[in-house]
Amino acid sequence: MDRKQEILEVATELVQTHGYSAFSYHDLSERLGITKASIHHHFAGKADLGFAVAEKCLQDIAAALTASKQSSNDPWKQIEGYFAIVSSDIRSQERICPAGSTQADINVVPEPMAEKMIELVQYIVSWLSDIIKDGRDQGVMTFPGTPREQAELIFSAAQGAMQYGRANGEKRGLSVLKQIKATLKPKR
Amino acid sequence: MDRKQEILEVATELVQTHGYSAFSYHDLSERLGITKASIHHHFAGKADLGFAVAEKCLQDIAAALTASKQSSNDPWKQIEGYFAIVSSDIRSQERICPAGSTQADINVVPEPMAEKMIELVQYIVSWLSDIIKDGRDQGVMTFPGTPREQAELIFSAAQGAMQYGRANGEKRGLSVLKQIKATLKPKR
DNA sequence: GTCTATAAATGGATAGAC
DNA sequence: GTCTATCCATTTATAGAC
Repeated sequence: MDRKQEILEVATELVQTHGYSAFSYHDLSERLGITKASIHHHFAGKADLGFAVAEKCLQDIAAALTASKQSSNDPWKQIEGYFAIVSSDIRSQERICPAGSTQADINVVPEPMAEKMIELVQYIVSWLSDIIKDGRDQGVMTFPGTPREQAELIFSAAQGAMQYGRANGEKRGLSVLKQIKATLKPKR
Repeated sequence: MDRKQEILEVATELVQTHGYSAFSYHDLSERLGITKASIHHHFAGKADLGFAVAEKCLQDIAAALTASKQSSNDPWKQIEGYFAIVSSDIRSQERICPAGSTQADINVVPEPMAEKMIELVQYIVSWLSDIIKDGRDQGVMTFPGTPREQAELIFSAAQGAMQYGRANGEKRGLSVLKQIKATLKPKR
């Protein structure tokens, strides 16, 4: 049962680094030191494993974002919980957001996994939306359009920042992240 | 020689819809009505084909953006040349930017192709940078940081918008694009 | 729960005829 | 330039022993 979690963690990492279609049971077996057949014992097929990865990612991000929101009443500190994850992925120079990876591979990924990842995407967008709405109401954030529209921009830009950062260097990626934050800052 | 271009066009489309690693010579042969062996005659290996796709994409985008810049002195009309391409991809609900697709698959794509696509990315960023610099100088665009930093944000957000739009619907994707434009609009 | 062995399908690639 | 035929490696998956 612990094994199952181990597999899940490595699989998640491989989705982030190589994408769903580009990692194999062979890759997993090498990383984990067990055979491919053993992995099939825990996850009958690759599609099942992919779905489990999406479920795990949704749970993990939901926990992290909920905690970040509850940790403060300051919208800027709350939203930093999301930006910290993005920043961490950029600094790794290996990982991008698993949801972004899945979106980029949407025509290739098995449907249940894709649907769960979209659920994750919408969870993040709603979470961001709530926070920046508070930020605007409190006068500490400014943006055009509705909170949801701006939240979608932030999410899309963050996905792009991770991908751009991995391909063009940590420094460039972090620069984009900084620029995302700047779009929310009230002009004085 | 015309065949070579046909292959290149379908391959480009498949990179945009499925990603480099997820399309095969078999897919191409079905779409084109010729055998895999025939495709190997035009492109010795998949890596060669991938590189050729990247070269074609760079040429095409450079031509389109150059034309758009020369068509007007108004920065907003100039930059619309880029946004129109992004918008077209979003509305297709199938294609994303080939450079974005490659960035997402960067650990899997053959190096020469990856390098050429990064060249493409930097071309677009420079082009955007020049235009928004003019826009700011003329007082018709506003943004924090340097033109290059803002250009990287626009590019990243546009990549994200195409991926988000394909996975979540045309309407949502176009909404993000609208929000990107709003970022540049001077507050009155 | 993990292994060996093997199946069945797919993907990239080559040889050689036409 | 296109074809048939074939090769070899990889990948997903299963059967059955331990």
